[in-house]
Amino acid sequence: MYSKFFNLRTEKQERIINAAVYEFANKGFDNASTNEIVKAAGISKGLLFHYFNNKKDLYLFLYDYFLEVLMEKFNPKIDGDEKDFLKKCRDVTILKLDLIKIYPDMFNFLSNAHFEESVEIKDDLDKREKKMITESFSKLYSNIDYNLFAENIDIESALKIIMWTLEGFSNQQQQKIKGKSLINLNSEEIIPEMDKYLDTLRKTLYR
Amino acid sequence: MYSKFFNLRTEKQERIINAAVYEFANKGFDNASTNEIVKAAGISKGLLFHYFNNKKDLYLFLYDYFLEVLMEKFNPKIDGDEKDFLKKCRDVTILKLDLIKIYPDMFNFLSNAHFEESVEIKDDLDKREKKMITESFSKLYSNIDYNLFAENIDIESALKIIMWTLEGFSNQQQQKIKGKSLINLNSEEIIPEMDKYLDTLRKTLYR
Amino acid sequence: MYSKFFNLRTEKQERIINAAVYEFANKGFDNASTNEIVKAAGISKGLLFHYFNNKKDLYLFLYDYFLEVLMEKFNPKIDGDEKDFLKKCRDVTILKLDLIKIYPDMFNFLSNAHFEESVEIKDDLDKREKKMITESFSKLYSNIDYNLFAENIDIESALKIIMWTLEGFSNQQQQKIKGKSLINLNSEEIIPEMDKYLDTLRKTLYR
Amino acid sequence: MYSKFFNLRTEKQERIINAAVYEFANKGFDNASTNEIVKAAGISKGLLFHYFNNKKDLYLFLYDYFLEVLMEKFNPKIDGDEKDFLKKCRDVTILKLDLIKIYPDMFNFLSNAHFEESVEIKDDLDKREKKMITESFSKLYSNIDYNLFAENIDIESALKIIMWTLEGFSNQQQQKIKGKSLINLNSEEIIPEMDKYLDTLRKTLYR
DNA sequence: TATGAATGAGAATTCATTCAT
DNA sequence: GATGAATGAATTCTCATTCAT
Repeated sequence: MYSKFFNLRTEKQERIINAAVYEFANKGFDNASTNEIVKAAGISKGLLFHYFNNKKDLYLFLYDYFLEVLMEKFNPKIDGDEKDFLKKCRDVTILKLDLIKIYPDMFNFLSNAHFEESVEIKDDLDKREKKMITESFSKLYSNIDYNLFAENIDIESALKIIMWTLEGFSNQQQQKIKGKSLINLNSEEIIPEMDKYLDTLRKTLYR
Repeated sequence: MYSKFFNLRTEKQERIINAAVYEFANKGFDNASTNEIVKAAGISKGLLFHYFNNKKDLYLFLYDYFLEVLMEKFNPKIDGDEKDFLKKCRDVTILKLDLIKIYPDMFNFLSNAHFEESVEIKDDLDKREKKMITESFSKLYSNIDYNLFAENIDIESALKIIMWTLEGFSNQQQQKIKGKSLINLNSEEIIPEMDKYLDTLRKTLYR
Repeated sequence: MYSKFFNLRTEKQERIINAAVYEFANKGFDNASTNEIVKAAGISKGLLFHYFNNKKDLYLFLYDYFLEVLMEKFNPKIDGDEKDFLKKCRDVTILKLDLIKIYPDMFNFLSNAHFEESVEIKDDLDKREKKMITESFSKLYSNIDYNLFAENIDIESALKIIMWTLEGFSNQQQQKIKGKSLINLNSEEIIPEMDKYLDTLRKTLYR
Repeated sequence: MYSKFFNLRTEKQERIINAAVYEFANKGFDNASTNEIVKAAGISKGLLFHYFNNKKDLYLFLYDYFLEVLMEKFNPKIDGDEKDFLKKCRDVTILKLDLIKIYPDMFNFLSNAHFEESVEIKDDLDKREKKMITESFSKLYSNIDYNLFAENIDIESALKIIMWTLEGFSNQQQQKIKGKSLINLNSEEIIPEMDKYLDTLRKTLYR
């Protein structure tokens, strides 16, 4: 598929990928400018379209590429033998917060992709997301020790409450980060705050 | 301010508002086309700019207009004398779900506004949001009977967990609605499902 | 012709004239905005076109109107019984410099009209100017005592040299004024400077 | 800076320059239409903006370009070792009249630039003009043999009178040319006429 | 007289994509 | 593989003028 691109020397590949993900992450699909991408990557206009047929294909290539990067990181944790759902979710969230720091554009890109409104790519993204989400969630939910939960509560509700709480927390953090230098982002402050919520959940939902 | 516009006969006002909110809701600020708006509203190019100076003003007008509509609906509930936080949140969420059905574009527009990345309007939106959110949340959090909560838990965490759960639930519903005919949207299915989560929260967080 | 307009009460006439001449003087024909004119004059759009058929007619009306004002001031001096050409020119130039202070927009308007490039009005302006200039110059040149000039020089050249010198001087002054408050414009400085040039001309061209 | 443009083959460069200077010279900055320019130059809309970022840059490019052309012609004369101010001015005026015939649009463009009122470019033009005028005039006034002037007259006035006379004469010629076919423009008629004025000046201002 | 809503051609500028070199 | 000149439809916005009220 993109063999032409992958035959480039790695340094050039990275220059192109970084330029493109930065542009898409900050401006969305429609407003990203291929002009800016080639300028930032230091290549000619024609070359970009030589490797990636068009803007749409470039976007979807990046999406698939980074999703793979992401999954390689997450899967070991999701697949792992941790049976305590709260701990499992905590591990995944910490990974997520770590990745925000390491690849800010990548994460921005992927989460913006979720809200991408451009008609041109919406359908293709939806297909990919559904597949990805279904697979990941089934893994996340598998191999859980349900005996840890309190007896009289609806397990399904409990699982969702935990996940929405962590999702809400992540969004809150991301909101706080916006505009701040990433260097100042300190997980030593974030994780204890997260644990406050997890403690409450553990106290109430677990037996 | 927009007296020129409000002097129009109501039918025309609505045609313009609907056309504009539909376009902005589906494409975001930058990619919404004023051309499409005037075409859908059945008016001339010049007229739109006769009423609203420019695209940005039109967008912010819609934002303020719908926020007012929204607040008129919400405020009575938020201000009301319900002291049970869970019940209060339930009332507000039901209103929200109602409004999604009645004004899908409006709700889409307002919630997309929250993620709007266009530099041209970001600052103005941020100002408005901060003000609105601060006011509404302070109301939502006021007049709560904290004695209802279980003794040994962190109240702040509990409040957040409740709100994130309902937020997550709303998003899930909105996700389900996408693309479906709104007529098939039945609150008789949704509210019981929501109550399932609220019951779990009540059982665990309340005394 | 413009009887409808002249039947208005004087105050309204002046408001409209002032608004229009200010706009045309500052932006030229094409870039003057009828919108700005009606706003500044405090009348409706329709009314302007009720009195003056269109933008072009309004412009030419102003031109004719102010030219008349100008001529009423100049003619007595030009027609007068002063036979010394240098003195006559001096008188006219002083009048001109006075008018710059009294009606800055009018003078600006008329002198810009001379450089107006808009195809829409060029021809009409040229006709008027040629007529006006021919008439005025013939008056200026009439009734001159040629015996005052030195014997051996070409009189025609001398007349032109005098006029071009005063034209150059006027332009130099107007250049200096630009941007300065008109209140600071002091003929007590200007006239002696002008006389310096006139003295030189008198010493050399007159006998 | 404009290397992209200068890499084009000369024929195309000229087509674009001629189309642009013609449009600007005849309509001024604001009313010149980039649409008309590309139509006249036989290029696409996008291409003009590929070479020159925007209308303003195109205008200023032309200004600088033609000023350089002009200066290359003028400087040898201005810098030259002619010490007779009248002769020096005569040489420069003849050059000017030559250039009017060869590049009528260029000259029109540059002299209109002096009266350009558009706020968008006024400041940039003023800066350039001030610099250019200061430099050129200081050269023109340098290396003059003041002993040629009559003893009892004010030298400063004399210099100005000479320059204003030649300026007035040039303008008169340019006025005459307007609309006439340039082929009929004959310097064999113009120069003797100019010399008539110069003779009068020499007779009266020189010793 | 007087209003101001309504029109639509035309303005400058952007941008993904193509293709000859 | 690599370049960048070239395209032209689409963008937002302006403006003189008309006309029903």
